[in-house]
Amino acid sequence: MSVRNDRPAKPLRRATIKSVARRAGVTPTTVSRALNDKPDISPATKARILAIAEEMGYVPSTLARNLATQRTHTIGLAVRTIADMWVAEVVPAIEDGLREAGYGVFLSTHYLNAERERQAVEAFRSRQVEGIIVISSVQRGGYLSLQQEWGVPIVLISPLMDTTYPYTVLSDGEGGARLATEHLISLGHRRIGYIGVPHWVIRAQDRLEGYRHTLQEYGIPYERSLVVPGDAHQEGGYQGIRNLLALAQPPTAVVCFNDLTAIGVLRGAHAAGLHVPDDLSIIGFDDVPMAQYVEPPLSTVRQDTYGLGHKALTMLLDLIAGREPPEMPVVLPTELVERGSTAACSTG
Amino acid sequence: MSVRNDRPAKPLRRATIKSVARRAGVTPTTVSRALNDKPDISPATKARILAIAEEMGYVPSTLARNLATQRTHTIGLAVRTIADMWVAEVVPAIEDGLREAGYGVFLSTHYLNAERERQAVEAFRSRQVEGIIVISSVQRGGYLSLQQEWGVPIVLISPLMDTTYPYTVLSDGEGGARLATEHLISLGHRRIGYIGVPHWVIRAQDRLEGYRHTLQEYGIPYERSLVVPGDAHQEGGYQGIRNLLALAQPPTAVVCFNDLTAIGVLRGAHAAGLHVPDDLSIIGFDDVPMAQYVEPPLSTVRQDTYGLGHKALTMLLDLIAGREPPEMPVVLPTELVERGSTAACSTG
DNA sequence: ACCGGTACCGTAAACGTTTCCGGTAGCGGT
DNA sequence: ACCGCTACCGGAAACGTTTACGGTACCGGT
Repeated sequence: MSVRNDRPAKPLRRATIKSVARRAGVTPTTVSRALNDKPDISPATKARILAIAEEMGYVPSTLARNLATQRTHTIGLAVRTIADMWVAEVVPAIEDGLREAGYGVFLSTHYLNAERERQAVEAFRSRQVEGIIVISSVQRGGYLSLQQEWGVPIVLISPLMDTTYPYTVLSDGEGGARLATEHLISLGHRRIGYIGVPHWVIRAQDRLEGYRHTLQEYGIPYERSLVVPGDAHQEGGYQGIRNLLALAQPPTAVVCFNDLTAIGVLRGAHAAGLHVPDDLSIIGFDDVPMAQYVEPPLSTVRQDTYGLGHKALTMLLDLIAGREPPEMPVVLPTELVERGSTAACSTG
Repeated sequence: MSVRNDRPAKPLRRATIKSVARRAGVTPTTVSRALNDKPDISPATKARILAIAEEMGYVPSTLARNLATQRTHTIGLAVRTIADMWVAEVVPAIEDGLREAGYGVFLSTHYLNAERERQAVEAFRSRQVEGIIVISSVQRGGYLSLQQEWGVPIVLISPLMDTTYPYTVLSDGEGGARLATEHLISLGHRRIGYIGVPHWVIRAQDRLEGYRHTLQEYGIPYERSLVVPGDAHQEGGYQGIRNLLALAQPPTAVVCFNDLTAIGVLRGAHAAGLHVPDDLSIIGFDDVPMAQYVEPPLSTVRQDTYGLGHKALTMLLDLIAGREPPEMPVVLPTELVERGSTAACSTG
């Protein structure tokens, strides 16, 4: 049947559980029972109420329900920026699993700004989320006290910068860098450079450590002049390789903090008239989609991005349900993917 | 001061406006006034209440507030998938503006699945969002009735598939394709192919129209055999160019539905032993980041992705505030970006 | 001494649910 | 005829806010 009041502007009032009750000649309690498949109601009235609700276009108010039950079935997701290549994989992993579990997702971005990250988390809290996932956290800790102060689990997908915080999932950066470096060494390279990222922007330096330790294991001296800072973007790679090439004894290969850096290196090498991989081997990190489209295709170390999201999700769900997660922190293995930007050392 | 009850497990009970009131010896009303900078309160008591609230670690319950005020300051954002290259630009535009306006955002993904899109929108509604933005909508309309049925504005960032729905912002696909085609024609090409996308996956065919009309304007006959369907991904481009090349008179240039398709074409051309751009000119659409990294760098048509997000946002905000947006629908101009994949026709 | 106005604060209802605790009616068993 | 049980339903409080309205006290002016 059509609505009485049909001026297009304002539907005036949505149907509530009360209006349905009145129309059905029962109390709100009974309507609630009908809608939520609760016992203590006869099949007949249940059907009748359901029909009436349907007809009135009733949609339950999650707001009121949440207030009454003290559960929101909502989690907060704070990311650095949605434009991060690799979050494109981890966010869906989280979001899909969440939807299945009946949860909604609040999104917020923090641009690696600690203050904004704080604000985002605070906003989540006041909206009574049941859990929070922070990707690429930049907060220097404090989450532990927060978590037990207001009982909302917070899990981080971030390099391990606060070893006291257990609720973390991350990729094995050291192992990955080890993979990359070993690969280069096995190709005969001995002078291997590293283009990293300043510790004040990303505190974790595990990839650098992996590089260092591997050199050491293979008896190759670690030269400070061979490691230069980058910026996790192309520009840093471009400048970095320029500096490296200006050395008296330039490297024959370089491992990069991430793929973007590696692509910058690639361009820098081309600009300097070098041929990759013959004159210079380059290896990246992350395996972003772009890596396979550059010329030559980039050898790199792949992160299990989907796994990161999935693990974080299940950990959070465990925490919310009050179960203790099986392992904390969880660190996921990485995988070497050989493509065209690495080759045997020619000056060997 | 440290908390009295300091067992780590359960904070038991968060501070409410009532508990603060009790502790301050006033009524909840007064506390509410203090917290929200309302009049009718003396500076002295206000300061005292604020101090007490701070000390008790009080955080307002957005839930209860929303229920009382009937406003949630929340909008719903439904995207195809976060992994879409170009949403990486439009989502931040929306999210940043929203944050400034004091809004939170609910995220949901519909994988171009109409049913999931419906579910997402329905979930938004039951969570009482004040507005909804749908990116890459696949619903065949119905939003108009929805919108005025429950008074929640819905704006679409999508190709115009339902001309009756005004709340839409989109890029000028026809104009963009015109730009691309004209560019090719000005380079001397006469046999120009088009690799599109089947109309049953993306209903809007405005880019194809732009291609057709431009040919027509320049007196070049439109040949059906020169337009083949793709899939908006690499694979489609790869197969498409294969088919095109098998023709008796293959094209010397091809305009592609999007950059991914173009990259597929690029690989297909390489595989066929062709040199780009000398033997074949290729132009894409979107200008995704990847476009500049392939070899040769891809000529393409850039969408103003940030603008799309921004326009959609302001339109939604207007709608929420009850103002009529200045223009609807809004269609944004595109821009030709010439790079290395297009060159003068050699067989001219 | 009264009146109007201002400054401050409390009362109570409302928002839309859920849930605890009852209550009634009917029915089979002693 | 009474007891107890089950099936069904209602009353009322609770969740944590906001807000319309009413009340008191004080102060300056006639």
